[in-house]
Amino acid sequence: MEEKLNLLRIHIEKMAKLTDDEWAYVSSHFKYRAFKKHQYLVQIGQPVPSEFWIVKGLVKSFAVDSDGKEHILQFGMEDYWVSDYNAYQNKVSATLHVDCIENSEFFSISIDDKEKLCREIKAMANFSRLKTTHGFIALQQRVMSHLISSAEERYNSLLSNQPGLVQRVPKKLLASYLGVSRETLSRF
Amino acid sequence: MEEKLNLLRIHIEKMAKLTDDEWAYVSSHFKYRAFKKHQYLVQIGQPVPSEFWIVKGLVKSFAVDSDGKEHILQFGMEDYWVSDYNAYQNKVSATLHVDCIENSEFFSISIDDKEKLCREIKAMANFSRLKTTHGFIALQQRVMSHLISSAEERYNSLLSNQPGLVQRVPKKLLASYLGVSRETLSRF
DNA sequence: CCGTTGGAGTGATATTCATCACATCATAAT
DNA sequence: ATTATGATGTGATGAATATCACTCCAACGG
Repeated sequence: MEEKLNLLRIHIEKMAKLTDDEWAYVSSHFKYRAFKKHQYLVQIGQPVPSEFWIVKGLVKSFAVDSDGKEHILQFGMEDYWVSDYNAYQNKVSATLHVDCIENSEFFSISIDDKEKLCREIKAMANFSRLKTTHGFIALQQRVMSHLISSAEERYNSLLSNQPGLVQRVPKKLLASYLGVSRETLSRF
Repeated sequence: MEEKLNLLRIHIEKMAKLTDDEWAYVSSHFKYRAFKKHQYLVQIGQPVPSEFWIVKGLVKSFAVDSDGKEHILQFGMEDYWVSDYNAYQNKVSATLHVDCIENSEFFSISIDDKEKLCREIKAMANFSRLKTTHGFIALQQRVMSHLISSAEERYNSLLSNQPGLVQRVPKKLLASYLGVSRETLSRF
């Protein structure tokens, strides 16, 4: 377990260095959790007390439309963070499901603890700032891809940029992530 | 000018409080700048030394595709921040233009100064973290709107959620922001 | 005041993509 | 092993949207 926690320290220190004392304090706020395939981390309509750093495994976060169809917002794998961030940050109920595609392991932290750590420890504020900035930039690029590129071009970008993900995920989920029907995707 | 700077202080302190001394130091890193309609804050291919807080005015950030068509990533108005954040944060050249739709006034700050302030002043790290978190959440919702909703539904949401913006911006720019042709939008 | 430019609407047609229906194959559960 | 379930491919059809062509009109600069 110490070993897995140390992976999280390495992840955080890619963006902001911590002293050993700070790390001892920070790490005490994370909880290790294991979930099996098909278990939900977050459910629509429920409160979202935690965000999750993925030690190992694969998850999808998705909304369900009025026809009951799933639309995937994000895949998460090793070293990613996942939650329903609107519900988590603003303490409202979830509009997304987060579901394990594989058996997975996480470290979770509550919003109150995260805000406390960011207020107390400058490095944690900066870690969180930089992590969110990277996510923000990635989302801007995803929006642009919807404005500029065809579904087929988005699929080809995904094949080049996330080959590891593509191999772990059924094509119908990739279709849902790209915003195209699985039939159309299978004709690319 | 002190008065305009004070608006920026109020904006920042909505998310994180500063002492007077901190504010004196922070504010010394911002530069007031005025641009006329049709002037560019950021140009494709150029370095992006600054991000901009909009005191007054209206801008658009957009990419240009291989057919020369514009695709609007963001509108910015009073109290918004704008830049090409990928280029700004990662010090690479811009892939977006940022252009003034109206005569506009800004406070700008360089990436090195911003990073310095965030490293030195915890409140600035937390301000920037929270601002980026809100932007991240808004972008997630925009991605979901492209996955779930038709162009007409996206347009109706925009009419409800940003009535002020709609009145200041020509419909062909709204069409470009929504990812639909101006002809199709005019038939909604 | 006139001429140019840009915003906006609309008809006709082409293209992209979704949907429905069905078939095949692999995998998982009993 | 047998059955059920899920993943994938493909043809036929329809809906949503893009594109092209044209018009009208308001704003703006000379």
